[in-house]
Amino acid sequence: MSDTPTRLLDAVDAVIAEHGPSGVTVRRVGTQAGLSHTAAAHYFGDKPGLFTAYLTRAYDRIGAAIEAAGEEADEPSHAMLDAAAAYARFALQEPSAFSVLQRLELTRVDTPELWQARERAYFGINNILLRHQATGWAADRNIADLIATTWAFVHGFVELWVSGPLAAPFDGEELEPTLRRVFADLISALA
Amino acid sequence: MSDTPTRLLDAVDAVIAEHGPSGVTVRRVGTQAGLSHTAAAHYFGDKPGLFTAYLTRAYDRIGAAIEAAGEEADEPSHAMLDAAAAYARFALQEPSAFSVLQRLELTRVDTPELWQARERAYFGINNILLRHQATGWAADRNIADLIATTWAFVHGFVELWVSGPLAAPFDGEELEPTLRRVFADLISALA
DNA sequence: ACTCGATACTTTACTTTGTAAAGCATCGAG
DNA sequence: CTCGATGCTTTACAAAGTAAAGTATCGAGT
Repeated sequence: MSDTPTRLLDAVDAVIAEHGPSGVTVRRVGTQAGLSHTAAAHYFGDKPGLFTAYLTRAYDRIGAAIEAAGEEADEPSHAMLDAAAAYARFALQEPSAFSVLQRLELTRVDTPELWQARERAYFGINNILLRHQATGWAADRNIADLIATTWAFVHGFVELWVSGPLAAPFDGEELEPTLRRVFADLISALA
Repeated sequence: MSDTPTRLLDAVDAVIAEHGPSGVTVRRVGTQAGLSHTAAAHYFGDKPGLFTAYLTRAYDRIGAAIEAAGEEADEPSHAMLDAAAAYARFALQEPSAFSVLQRLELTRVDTPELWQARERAYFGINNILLRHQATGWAADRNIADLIATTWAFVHGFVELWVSGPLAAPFDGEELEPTLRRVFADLISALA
């Protein structure tokens, strides 16, 4: 039995599935969860509060997927590709959550829980990179630069893909294999 | 004498400056422009229409900045860094426009004008890369992959910087020089 | 000079949404 | 058996999106 706030966040997913990301209203989320139209406001304070909680959960899931990729891969270079693929799958399977990921105006960026959830994703990437570096890859590169480069690339690639600009150059291709291929090239270039 | 639609788009900037990106309402844009509260809806149909027009203009400006970087730089490797820096400056100087840049739900992605404006930015990058490649850089690499890699990196870097995740690893640094440094490393790695 | 329609908005009106505030029911502690 | 805490609902209202109808101006045709 999940508690009410969790049910409300699930309702956000349901509402997005039915009405699209911009069809999310505080009232609909409440009624979708089988509660009153002010239930969401009651638990999360206001709309930004609701989105912040939703976003935090989204980051938590991404972080978990990245961690899983890091743990399951047999070697670090595969872990990097798997983590990137997990990010891409997340964007495709939960476009709702992904679309909210950077909607700053709708969220309270300074919430500690949100920070923490992002840190988790960050450290997941960090760990994978460090382990790969320990095998000799990109040994002379600054770890902060490596994180920034890989994360920025993967995030940017997925977002440009989803939002349109990369549709033309990779017409007819699928996101995940294309990302794996281009990212693998980048990784070997950085070596 | 600028025409009314242009004045309305300028009013969007003014409203964002005063009330933040989420403070943009169709009504406020109208009155901010000295017109009635339905003027913006009259010209752009509805709110997504207004945002689409605003976004199109934003892409046009980015495209122009990229083109300018390509034309003014003495050599192609500088042009790439300058174009990236222009993108970063755009994000910092017009956070309003930049924040709208990926708000898909609020825009009509399939508008031809928007496509065209994006193509302009795309071809600006394309040209710079081709010219750099003509000097021997990354000669054996696929141009589509190069575009995707560099654009994804620059866009992702700027966005992660602005939205928070890169704040921690580069604490205290400034966006533009950091981007130039990390991007220069990436460019030389790709060579 | 006069009409007519197009152009460029405004006015009115209605619905949805966010959110504050107060209300009510349940339940465990004393 | 009361009492306050809790978990939500009801009520209320202002702001915002938007449809529809209205008005004013102006240029072209007669």
